[in-house]
Order: sequence, then C-alpha cells, then structure tokens
Amino acid sequence: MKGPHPGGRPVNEQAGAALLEAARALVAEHGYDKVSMQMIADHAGVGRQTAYRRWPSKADLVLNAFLNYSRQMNVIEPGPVVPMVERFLSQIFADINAVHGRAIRSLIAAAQDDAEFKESFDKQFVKPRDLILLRILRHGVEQGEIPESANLNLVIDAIHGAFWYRLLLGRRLTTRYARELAAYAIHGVHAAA
Amino acid sequence: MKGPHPGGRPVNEQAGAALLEAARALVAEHGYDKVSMQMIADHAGVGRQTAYRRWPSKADLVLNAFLNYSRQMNVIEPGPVVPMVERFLSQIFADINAVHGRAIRSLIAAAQDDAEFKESFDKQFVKPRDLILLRILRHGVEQGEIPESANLNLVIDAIHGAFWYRLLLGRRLTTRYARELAAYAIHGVHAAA
Amino acid sequence: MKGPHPGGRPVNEQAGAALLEAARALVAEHGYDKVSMQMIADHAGVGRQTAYRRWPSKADLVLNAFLNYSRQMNVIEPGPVVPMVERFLSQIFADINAVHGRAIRSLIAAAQDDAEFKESFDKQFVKPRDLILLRILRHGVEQGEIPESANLNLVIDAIHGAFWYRLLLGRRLTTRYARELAAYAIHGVHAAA
Amino acid sequence: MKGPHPGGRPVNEQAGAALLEAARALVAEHGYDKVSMQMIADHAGVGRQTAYRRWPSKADLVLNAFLNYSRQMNVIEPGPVVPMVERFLSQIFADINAVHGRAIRSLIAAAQDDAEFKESFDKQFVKPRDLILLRILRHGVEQGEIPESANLNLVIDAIHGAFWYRLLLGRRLTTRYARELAAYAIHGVHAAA
DNA sequence: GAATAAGCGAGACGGTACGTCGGGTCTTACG
DNA sequence: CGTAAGACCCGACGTACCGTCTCGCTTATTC
Repeated sequence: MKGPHPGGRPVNEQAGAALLEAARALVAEHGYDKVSMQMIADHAGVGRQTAYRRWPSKADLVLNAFLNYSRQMNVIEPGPVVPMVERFLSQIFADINAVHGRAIRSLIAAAQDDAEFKESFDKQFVKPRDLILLRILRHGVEQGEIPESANLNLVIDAIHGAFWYRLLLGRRLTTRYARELAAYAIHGVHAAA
Repeated sequence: MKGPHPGGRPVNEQAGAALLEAARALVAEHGYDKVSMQMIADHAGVGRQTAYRRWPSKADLVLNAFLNYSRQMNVIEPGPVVPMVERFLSQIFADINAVHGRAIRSLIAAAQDDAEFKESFDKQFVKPRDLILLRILRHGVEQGEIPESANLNLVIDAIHGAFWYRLLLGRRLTTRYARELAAYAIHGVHAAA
Repeated sequence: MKGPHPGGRPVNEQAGAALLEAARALVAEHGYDKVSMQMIADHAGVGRQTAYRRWPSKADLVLNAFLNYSRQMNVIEPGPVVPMVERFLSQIFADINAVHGRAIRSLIAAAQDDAEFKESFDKQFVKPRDLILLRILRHGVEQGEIPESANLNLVIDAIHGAFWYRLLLGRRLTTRYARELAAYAIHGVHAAA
Repeated sequence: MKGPHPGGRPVNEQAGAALLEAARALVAEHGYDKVSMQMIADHAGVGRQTAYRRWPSKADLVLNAFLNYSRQMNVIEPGPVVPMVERFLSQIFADINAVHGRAIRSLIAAAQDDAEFKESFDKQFVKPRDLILLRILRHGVEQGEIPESANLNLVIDAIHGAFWYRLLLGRRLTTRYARELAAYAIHGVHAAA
C-alpha cells in the first residue's frame, strides 16, 4: 500500500499479529473487561505502546482481533435462498459455539459505553455481515423467491437480531435453529416449524 | 416474613431507595461505566459506604436498580394481531426513546460479564416481555391469523431480536418501524413494505 | 459529687472499668493507632457508644485508661531530696519498663496532632507529675538542700525531660539512671557520675 | 554505583523532590495526620500513584521528607561553655518557633508507632544534635569549666530532654529559657535564676 | 405497679483517607 | 524511526475507622 518507510526501523509485522492473537485468546477465555492491555501485551511478548501505535484503544484492538480471525468467511454457494441463509447462519453459529461467543458478546457490550468504538464495530463487524446477508437476499429477489417489494432491511434485522438476541441471552444456537430461522425469515410463519 | 433485625439502628429504607433511583437515573443518562459509586451516593444524598453495605459492588447496585424497576406495560387491547404487535412495540419504543434506551443498553452490556446478573435480567426483564408477546401471538392463533403449526418462539426472537439489534446499534426505533416489523413478522416478506 | 440521677437506668460502672482495662491492655500490646474503638469495645464486651458516652474521643479514653491505672503512686517518704527524686523516678521507670512504656509513648504521640487531647493529657498526666516533683523540690528548699533562688521549673523540665527523651527514643531507663539523674539535677555536674 | 535502569522512561527525580518538599511543608503546617497523600501529591503537582511508586506508604514518604532534610546548623563559636550552649539552644529555638516546631513534633509522634522510622530518625536527627552538644561540653571540660568526672550524657539528656519536653507540651521556647537552661545544666541549681 | 427516664448493645449512617488497579500518554535507550 | 520498558496523570475501586444516630431492651426511680 504505502511506500516503504524512508528510514528507521521497520514495523514488526509479527508484533501486530501476536497482539491480535493474544487479545483474541485472552478475551475469549476471560471476557473483555477482565483482560487488561498489559495482559495482552505481555502475552504477545510485546510492549504496551506497540499496541497503542496500531489501535487507538483496547476496544479497537480486541475488535480487530476478531475481525481478522473470522474475516475469511466461506463464500456461500449460490442456490435457493433459504439454504443459503441457513448455511450463512450455520457458519456463524459454528464459530460462535466453538470459540467466539464470549468475545463477541463482550464486544457488543463494550460498544454500548464507547461511541467511538461502536462506530468501528458497526462499520467493521456489523455492516459487512449485513451486507453478506443483503447479497443473499438480493439473489433471492433475482431468483423470484422474494418479491421485489420486500423490505430486505427488515429481513436482515430479523435474522441478525434473532441471532444476537439468543447470543446475548446465552441461549443455544443450533444447526436446527439456523434452518428454522432461515425458513421463517423468508417464507414467514407458514414455513414448517 | 423475615424477623426484624435483632438490634441496632434499623436500615434506612429510603437510603436504599434513593440509591436505586439515583443509580437508575444516572446510568440511564450517562451509561454504566461513566457513572461512579461516588456519583450515585452523592446524588442519593448518602454515604458511599451505605451503598456498599447493601450491594457488594457497583454492578450489583446498578442491576438491582433496574430489576426493581419494572415498568408495567399498558395492556394491549385485543384485536387483529398485527396492530396488537405494533402497539406493543410502539409502547416499548416510546419508552426507549424517551428515557431508558441508554440504560437498557448498559444493562445488556453489563450482563455479558456477569452470569449472575444475566440470570436475574433474563428472568425479570426479558422473559416477561417475551411472555406478553407470546400471549399476543397465541391470541392470533386463536383468531386464525397465525397457523397452529407456527413456531411462535421464532417469531418472538425475530421481533425482540430486531428490536435489540437496532437498539444496540443505535439505530432509530420509529413508529413506522414498529408497524413494518409487526407486519413482516406475522405476514412475512409479502407484507407491503 | 453530683446528686444521683433523677431517674433512668444507672450507669454501669463495670462497663467503664472494662473499657479502661481493655484500652490499656490493647494499646500496651499493639500501640495506639493499631487499636480501634471497635476493638476496645468488643474486648470489653460493651457497645461502642458506651465508650463515647464516657469519653469524648478515643484519645481521651486511652489517656484515662492509663491515668486510672497508675493513679495510685506511692507517696514518697520525706528525707534528703536526692533520694526522694530517685525514688520518684524509680517508681516511674519500673512502671514504664513493666507495662506502660509503649502506651505512654503512643499517648504523647497522639497528643501532637490533637490539641484538645493535648490539653487533657497535660492537665491529667503531665501537670500532676510535675506537681509531685515540685513538692519534693520545695521540701528540698525547706531542708536547705536547694537554694531559695533556684528556678525549680528548670529542674523539673530537666528531670522529666530527660525521662521523656530517653523514653521516646527507646533508650533504657534503669535504676542507676534514676540515681544519676537525681544527683545531677540537684547537685549539678559535680555530683559523682 | 547502581547501573542505570535497563529501559523505560527514567524516573523523574523532580517529582520525588517535589513530593518530599510538599510533604515537609504540609506536615510542618498542618501536622502529620491532617495531611493526606492526595494533598501532598496535588501540592507537588504529581499523580498520587507517583508517590506510592517511591514510598510504600504515607508514613514512609513523610519520614523521608524530614530525614533528607538536614538543617545544617551554624557552627558555634568557641568560648565559655554556658554561652555556647545558650547559642546552640537559641538557634534551635529560633528554627522551631519559625517553622519546624509542628513538624518535629509530628515526627517524634510518628516514630512512636514505627520502629524502622524511629531508628532512622534517631540516627539522622537526634544523634547528630546530641553530638554537637557533646562537642561543646567537651570543650567545656578542656577549658576546666566542667569537671572531668562529669557524666556528659546526663547533661545532654537534661538539655535536649527539657527542650523536647517543652516542645511536645507546646510550651514556649524563648531566648531567656535558652539562657537559663544553659546556666542550670552547667552550673546547677546555684546558677542565678 | 404503672409511668417515666436513662443506660445499654447493636449496628446503620455520613464522611474521609487509605492503598490498588487499569487506561492511555510520555520518554528514555537500544536496534 | 520502531520497539521494550516502564514512569506518568487520572480517576474509580473496595476497605477501614471515626464519631454520631437510632432502634429495642433493660433497669432504676417516681407517682
């Protein structure tokens, strides 16, 4: 991107990676506010300032720790829209159940008392996922499965909202729930339960 | 119920009440972690130790401030189910927009790092509202507007989830959104946007 | 002194005595500011308020604890003045070495940051002992051992001052020191060492 | 002596110095336990934690404030011994009356509940002054004003003791008292009052 | 023998200081 | 000029003690 630095010591790329990994692991294990910057830096074998040089605050560091980690979402294969949504949700649920549930909840929490971080979080975490869902739904419109007149934002809110609701309340997120939610969101209450 | 205290100056109930009210008001205005125990105690006209005598930590005080604060919702007049849901949501949105938005968000946040509080919050705040919605939906089933086979929990998750999603992301919760969400949740994507 | 109370429960004399004894024992063992009123009251099996009903502050209680304890000083038998002073000092030193050294030091210390208490201490502890010494010295004047022109206050300051000086610095207060100091104070540097 | 620190921002020596000076000045003015760490830190223009980084507690800070503060006394001109003692005392009294009376009293007090501090105080404050007095007295012995057989430690105790006694009791320390005490200590009760 | 009055144990109360901790900034020596 | 180390300012945390207050109970005197 940026031309190489004119002089001086080059940035240690590994330090940033180590910080992200340390942040991810620690927050996943202990929760956001039981983890301090000192802990993260120590765990990464790095100075604390090195973290602040890369991210403006603890919240941003931790957010990016999870963005980087889960950035590579598998592309959803085109097809009928309900299975696409279902596969999208299943991927997320699998990730949540395996490792990131605790951390994502902590991040949502952290965003509630930090406007600046909320903006980052919205932009880097929420919006991209909304967008993936939007693309899937538009595909459904093109396929004629969803009427042109439908308010897709409502559908997105319902899907992601139901997901967050259960996540934040500590309720289970199963493959079956992914299937049922997808069917309901697209086909309404008439979909088989 | 419980026998009176064995001796000593009796607890000043007003002090506890003043602390709860102060905590509620301050957290509602500024958010959980912008509020300190000192602020709460000062605002309640009470010593800081008096707060710690009643609750072991700031988190416990603030949580109780909202648990004991159960806003009795107006009964929803029976009728067609979509307007009932719409009225239910409008009531909530009005409250959120007027005063409690900030506080509810802070509480949801606080619950993410405190299992005990999460349980109380779920039981005293979330579940009762789920139940109101469930009654409305069951009314719809009885009226024949919603098929018997429908998975009502999904509908509840979608409605409350969409609400939380927008609340937590700081998006607007308008009367219009209440109408659209109600229509979509019951009649699906075919409902006029 | 005062006529008996017109009505109401009489003061429990034992409670006061128990408080004094508890204060004395605890301060002698742990030092003034490691001991709290709660500790003293508990140790005396008495309510804290019962202590404050009798003495206006912790410092006053502790002071009286030692006054009462050491009030009964043996009368010094008349005779040549130097042995009288020596016996006076020996009595004090014996008491100091046996139990009260720590406490007296703590009281002198406490008086330095509490003007009101300093006054009590001066009046109830220092002045009476100055007075005993003064009587001894006057006896010496009457016997012709001390010239009429002598400034007895200087002698008192020197004797009690030397005692305090060594006490506060943790230096030993021996029978021999009592003898030497008495001789020096009355007969000056020519007294045999 | 000690190798420089291995890395990191160096300690700001001025902050430590400012803390010591602030502690000295405030304790001198208000007395030990009327002064809080917050007051000292504010007065020094420094964070409270910076004080705790250097000394483990308030007591240690205050004590060091005075230990490092060694008022170099003017040399006493040789001559007859009584005027020398008188001048020595006058110097001390002037200093006490001008500024340090309160602080010295607080320090003597503080030493009574802190063995470690007492030792430092003895070594750095008490002993040096005893030594000055000892030199004066030895000069008197050489001049034949004081007999060889005299126990000079007794004289020192009497002089410094009388001084402390009056200081701790809040009694006046005048030039006249210095003269009288010097005369009495050297020439005994026969000295003109 | 009630009514009155005060002492008493218990413990809540307002206040103030303590010593600790974490966030985010800064300043050094080294690479 | 990036980095590790770590000092720095700020401000909240939860604890301890002081001296005061307020309750129910007990123990006397007075009517």
